[in-house]
Amino acid sequence: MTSATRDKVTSEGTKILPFSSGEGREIYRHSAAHIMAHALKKLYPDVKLAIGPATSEGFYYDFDYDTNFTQDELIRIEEKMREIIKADNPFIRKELTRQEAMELFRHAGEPYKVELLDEIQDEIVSIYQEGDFVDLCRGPHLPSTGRIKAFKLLSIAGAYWRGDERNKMLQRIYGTAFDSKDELNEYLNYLEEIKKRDHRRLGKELDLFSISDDIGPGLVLWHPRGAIIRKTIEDFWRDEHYKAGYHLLFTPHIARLDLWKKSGHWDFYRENMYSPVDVEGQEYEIKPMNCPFHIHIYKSHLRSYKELPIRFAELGTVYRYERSGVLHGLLRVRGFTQDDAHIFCREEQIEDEIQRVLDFTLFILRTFGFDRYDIYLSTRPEKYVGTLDGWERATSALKQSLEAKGLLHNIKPGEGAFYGPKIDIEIKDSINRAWQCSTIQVDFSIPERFDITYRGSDGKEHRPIMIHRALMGSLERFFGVLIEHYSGSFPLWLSPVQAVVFSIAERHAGYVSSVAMKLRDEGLRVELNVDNEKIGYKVRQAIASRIPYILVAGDKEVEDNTINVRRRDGTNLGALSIQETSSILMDDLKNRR
RNA sequence: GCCACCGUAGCUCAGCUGGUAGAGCAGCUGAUUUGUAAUCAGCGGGUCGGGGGUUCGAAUCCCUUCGGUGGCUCCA
Repeated sequence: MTSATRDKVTSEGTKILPFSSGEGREIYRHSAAHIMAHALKKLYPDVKLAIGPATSEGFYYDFDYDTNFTQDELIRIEEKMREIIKADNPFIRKELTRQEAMELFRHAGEPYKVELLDEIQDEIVSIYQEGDFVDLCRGPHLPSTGRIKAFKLLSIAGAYWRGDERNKMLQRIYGTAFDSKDELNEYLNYLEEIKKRDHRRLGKELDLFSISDDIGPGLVLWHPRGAIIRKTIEDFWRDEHYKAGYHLLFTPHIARLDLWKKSGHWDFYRENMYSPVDVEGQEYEIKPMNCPFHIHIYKSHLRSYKELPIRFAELGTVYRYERSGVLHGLLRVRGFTQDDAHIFCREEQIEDEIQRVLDFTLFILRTFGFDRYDIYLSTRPEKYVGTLDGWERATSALKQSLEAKGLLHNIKPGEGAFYGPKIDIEIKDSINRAWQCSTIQVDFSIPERFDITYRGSDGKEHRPIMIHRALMGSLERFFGVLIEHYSGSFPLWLSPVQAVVFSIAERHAGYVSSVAMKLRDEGLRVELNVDNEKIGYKVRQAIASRIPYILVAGDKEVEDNTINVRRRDGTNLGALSIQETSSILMDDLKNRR
């Protein structure tokens, strides 16, 4: 990377920053956003400018304009941008007083810029000029427009002014810019790769699940192949929970509205809950969470301090109202199953329990091939229940557990649940995208609302602390993430069909069927295909449906009592005995590969 | 919910400025008996998302409604 040409101009002078640095890239892309705004002003003089920052993957600019931009117009805008880049206009910084700047932008008919200036505290502000285009901007920028080597405009979307839905909807144009054509192409290929692994597309192609208009948006139908994957995940989850000292529960899907009033959900979570249903004059509510049920099981008899911690876990299906615009495949739905658990413990046990949960979570995630993650600690939101003191203690318990485990984390201020602070784990998938699934939340308030207690060693009543946690979050979302992570090529233990056995000609049908039978006896999910088709055709079909092992028998194999073994990735292991083949597959299964 | 775009066969899509629907794959039938990413031929399949309107005539134009997509806001 030739850093000498990636200068940025600051008020203190010129600094050299490579594109590869985060800051350098941001300046580069922010400059590209200015050029896009300039191009728009040239093409549509009446357009009003809002804001245009760089993002992690590119940049955008928000505009107010009375007619809507179309995809075709992006090409025109790009052409205009190329002209501006070719002109190689220098970016010139000017400083003026806030009043002068307001005059300037009021005169230029830029109400959004005036509004921004209204809220800036500083008396001196900076503007950047490039050619005949001036924008209010803190900077810095590239030395000149000609420094942009490669860019592309990607999409148009609506966006509220200042992100507030009460404000006017503006038009946002997204684009990206790179230091070279090659890097841009690499990024565009990455976008293609994302499309190829889209779980909605693969879900249909591989016949895993569907969401039907007739059933309702955000409600998932698990097809046989998806259901077997879910069943495998659930079995693993249940086994590991028993091993980790959890008790498994089942609870109903609806409960009296009063329960939700008592728990605080009706006051703090109503916008995500459905309207109550009438049952013989009593109001009942579909559950948006599982915790009140688990609390009632806790409360079903007197608890001793010796029993704690009590760990209740359930694959609990909940229903939450989500606004139609936010639904997205399996990743955002209205009905989903949480791998939920509630741990009741004494206050001095919190840290130890949270550390156990952290270990357990990371173990489960690693099993699915997620070994990179970011951890966040979310603190008290504006709407909350409980006392400030309780929040303080809960937050520090989470923080100390993370520190004890040596887990680096960032703080998300105000992002906690209404009943307590939480730790969120964002996993990184095979192409490095982040997904949030796991969450661990401390709750000092619900135990109080339901007045749950335990008998201490002193013979007195004490209040337990409750920890809510979900490791995969929801089975639906986790499944969606898994599909994208593996790009549909699930490891053998999760694959709906683990191997398929093909015959070369009809005369081998009996033999391959006996091979399939033997492998099925081992508990493997094996399909048989004796269709009257060429072997290339059958292999193609098997690869398209991501079957891990392709087993083929012709005259040779029948003669030697073997089977030819080929992996999904194209490696051919040659003719092996049925025994050898079975042990290769069983080995993958045992090691969850 | 908001803004934009989209909705044609099981799937992917074509159908220009209105003259009542087409391809590939998949499916079915037959021929072929095949050695690791597509054998050939024939056949069946659509109230063009739903409703309403304009028109002699609507997949095509208008309104409305339901879905989907990209974002915004919100979240497992």
